[in-house]
Amino acid sequence: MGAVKTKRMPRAVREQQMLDAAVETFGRRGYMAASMDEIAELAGVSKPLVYLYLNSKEDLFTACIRREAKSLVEAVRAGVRTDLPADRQLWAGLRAFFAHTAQHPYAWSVLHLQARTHGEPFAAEVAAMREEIVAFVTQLIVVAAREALPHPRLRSCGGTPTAPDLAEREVAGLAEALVGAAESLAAWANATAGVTSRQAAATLMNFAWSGLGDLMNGRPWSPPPD
Amino acid sequence: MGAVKTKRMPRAVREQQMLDAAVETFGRRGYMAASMDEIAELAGVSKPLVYLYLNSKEDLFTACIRREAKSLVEAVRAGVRTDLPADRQLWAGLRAFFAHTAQHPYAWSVLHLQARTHGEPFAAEVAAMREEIVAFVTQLIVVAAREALPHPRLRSCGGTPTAPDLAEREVAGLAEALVGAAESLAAWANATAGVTSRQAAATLMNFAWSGLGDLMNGRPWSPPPD
Amino acid sequence: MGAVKTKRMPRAVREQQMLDAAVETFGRRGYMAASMDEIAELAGVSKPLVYLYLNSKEDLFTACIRREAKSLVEAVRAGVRTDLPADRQLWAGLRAFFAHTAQHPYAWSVLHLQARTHGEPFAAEVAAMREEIVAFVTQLIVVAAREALPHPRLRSCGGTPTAPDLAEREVAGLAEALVGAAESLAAWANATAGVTSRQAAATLMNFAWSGLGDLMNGRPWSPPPD
Amino acid sequence: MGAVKTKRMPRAVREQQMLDAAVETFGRRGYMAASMDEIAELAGVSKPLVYLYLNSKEDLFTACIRREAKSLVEAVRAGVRTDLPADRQLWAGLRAFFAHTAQHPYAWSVLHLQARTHGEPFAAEVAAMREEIVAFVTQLIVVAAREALPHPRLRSCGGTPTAPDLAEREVAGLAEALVGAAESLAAWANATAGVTSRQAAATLMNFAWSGLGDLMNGRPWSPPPD
DNA sequence: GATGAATGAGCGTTCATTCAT
DNA sequence: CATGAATGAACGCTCATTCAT
Repeated sequence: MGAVKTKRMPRAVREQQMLDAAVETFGRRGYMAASMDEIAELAGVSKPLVYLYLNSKEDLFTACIRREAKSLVEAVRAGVRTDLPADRQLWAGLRAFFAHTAQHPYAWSVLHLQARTHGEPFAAEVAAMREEIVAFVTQLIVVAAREALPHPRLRSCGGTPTAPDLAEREVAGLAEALVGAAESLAAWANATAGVTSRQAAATLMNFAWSGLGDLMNGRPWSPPPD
Repeated sequence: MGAVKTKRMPRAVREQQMLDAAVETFGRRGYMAASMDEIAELAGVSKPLVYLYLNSKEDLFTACIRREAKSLVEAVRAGVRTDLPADRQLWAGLRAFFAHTAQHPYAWSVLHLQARTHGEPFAAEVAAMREEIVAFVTQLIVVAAREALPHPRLRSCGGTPTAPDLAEREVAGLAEALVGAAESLAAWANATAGVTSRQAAATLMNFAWSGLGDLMNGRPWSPPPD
Repeated sequence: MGAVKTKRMPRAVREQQMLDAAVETFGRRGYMAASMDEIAELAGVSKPLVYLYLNSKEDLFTACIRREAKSLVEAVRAGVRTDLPADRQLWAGLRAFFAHTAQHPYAWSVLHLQARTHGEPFAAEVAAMREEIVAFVTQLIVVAAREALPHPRLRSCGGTPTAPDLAEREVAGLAEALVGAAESLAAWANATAGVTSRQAAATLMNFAWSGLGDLMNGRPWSPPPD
Repeated sequence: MGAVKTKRMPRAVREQQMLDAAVETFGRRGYMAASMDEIAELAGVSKPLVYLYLNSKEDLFTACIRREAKSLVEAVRAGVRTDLPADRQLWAGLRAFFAHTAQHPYAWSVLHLQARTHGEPFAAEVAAMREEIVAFVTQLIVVAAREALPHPRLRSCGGTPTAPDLAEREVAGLAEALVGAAESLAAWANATAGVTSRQAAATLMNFAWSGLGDLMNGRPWSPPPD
């Protein structure tokens, strides 16, 4: 378990080993309960070396968040082919997302739980990543809406789509909801035996694309006056 | 600050004051960073009294989770009238949910962030509550689906609905997605200035009921072969 | 050694025990080399109690300096009777000073060496005490000069003494030199076996009063041109 | 900053650079707070090289003390011309002393504060230098006393001066006081804006030669019975 | 019923010091 | 000759927890 205790490695390699150990420990125990001792031991190095390379517990945690956020975003990006229609792009992104979180549960715990739970240096870090993803999804929604318009010429009269007049904030809310649902399903899929990332993605696509309203034969919904 | 230091209060009252202080402190600082000293001071009692009444930090945290989980579930339950159609029930439940989380941010932080982030005694506690809510939503979805069936007699031929052949797990996934989206929107609504709990609920209802597919004029979605 | 390990003492008493132990340890080992563990053990208490009462190593050190500075100044003040002539006052003050420093060597080490050696929060603290003493000595010098004037009517023509026209800074320098000599002699007397505080005081009084010039039959001294 | 990083210098030169850096760092931060890392960096060499040349922190500090002590003593020695009368010698020595301490504040801090504050290997080192200076001053006092004797033939009947029967210890005390006063004035002159090393020396010469008694028109002083 | 007094245990951090290259 | 890599040991500080009153 952990890295084999090999001596005299170049700095870059050791740093990655430390980050591996830190992500696992932070993911397992939580930021505060994780001790630098445990991380160092798991990394197969002494504690001073961890401090020499990564300065402090805070910096170490931040480095973990950055590395894993980048890794997750890249995994999602690598999964989508931008030349496909929006729904296929979303599908691919979701599959990549669920696959990545399933394969890196500690990283996902760090990003989704630990970083958000422990205040400002960290929450901001992961919020940046999340906003990137939300922006990506928002754009997909807008593109999908455009593609779906029956008569292309009707749209973009002055840049503002007329038919599905989505206020910006409305779309932002939808994207937020979609991403939130995805995050929740990731945890659910990982915890529920026998749910593959493919199934999770399919469930969410059905939810997002057809809505529950499909079950009701298209009966529309609008808020009651209250 | 905190409770006024009044002497000789009945135990039940003192306990509630302690829980109030604990929820606020746990919500503010996080489970591990919250110190029993701070909680006792905020509650206006001495530390040994906290231990006399609530045994340990773990028990205190658990008591917080239980009280706030119960409070949240009751608030949601109180908001729905079971004699209304399913969509109205869902709408009412969401409004109650968003309103409660907005009004009790520390409690929501404890339930949504802290409890899930700090391992097993606590995660299970809040998971129980969550399952209760998911079950409620699941049932609403099923009822809604039934209500939507054009010919009631077609369904439940042998207990298995035929037309909208929803595997149990599929519905569970939908409910999970819906609840996850709600949780995410709660944080988003609280963080985004000018978004009321009503708007958040409306956004989610639109998303859930009509789906994004509505934007595409009902063009259905089905997973590509891959 | 150290205080007998008695339990449950009132806070004020414990604090003094801690300060005793701290002064001894700081005096013995130096500020940085002294460990809070050693101080706590010498005081017969656990380390957290030291922190509970005295906050931090810095604060503890500052408290030591303040207590011992006050103690030293009070000892000197208590030794002089302000109704006596200036030379007798100086003599009494020096005797008290040498006696106190001889009886409290750790305290003297803290004030004279440790506090000055370890930078700003501390140096300022002891500098304040020193200035108090220098001011006292300065005043004694001025008074002595007045007393020594053969014809009282000659002085204070407009408030400024004419004959021994001592620039303010000149007097300050003399006082500084006298105090510095006293500080040095304190260390010398403590280190040299058989030198009593009385002898040290006498030596310094002779030096200060008659000067070395006495040895030269009053041959005056004035700086060469260069 | 510090020495320019030049490669392949002869050992002796490198050692001096290291000592320069060490003196500055020890003077600035204090012995314990100074880190070998900082010293090595300021010297422009790697840490192991410091250890290779100077063995340990203790040895390094000792080397600093020795070099600076030697430097100070040599500066003072170089300032006096032994063919002049004693008062001129003392004057010259003091001027050299004040000038040197003013020009090498870190060295003076190391000798006067750090070395004395940090216990035995070091205090002894600087004490040796101090004794050398005290001995020099003692001899000057004795010589001055002899010069001042009206009838040269009266003195040195058998090597023991008769008239001004100065017990050896008495002279030692005077020299100690003089040196102590000088040390104090050095700090005072460096800290007080506008006081030159010449003025500091003049103040001390006046103090030493004429004494405060001069102000009192030669009224002698003798210890009260007590 | 309520509290001032007290602590065992552990954590983040640093530093002087040494190999292996 | 010179250094990047690595560590054992210790220190300042904090916290959940418990007595004795």
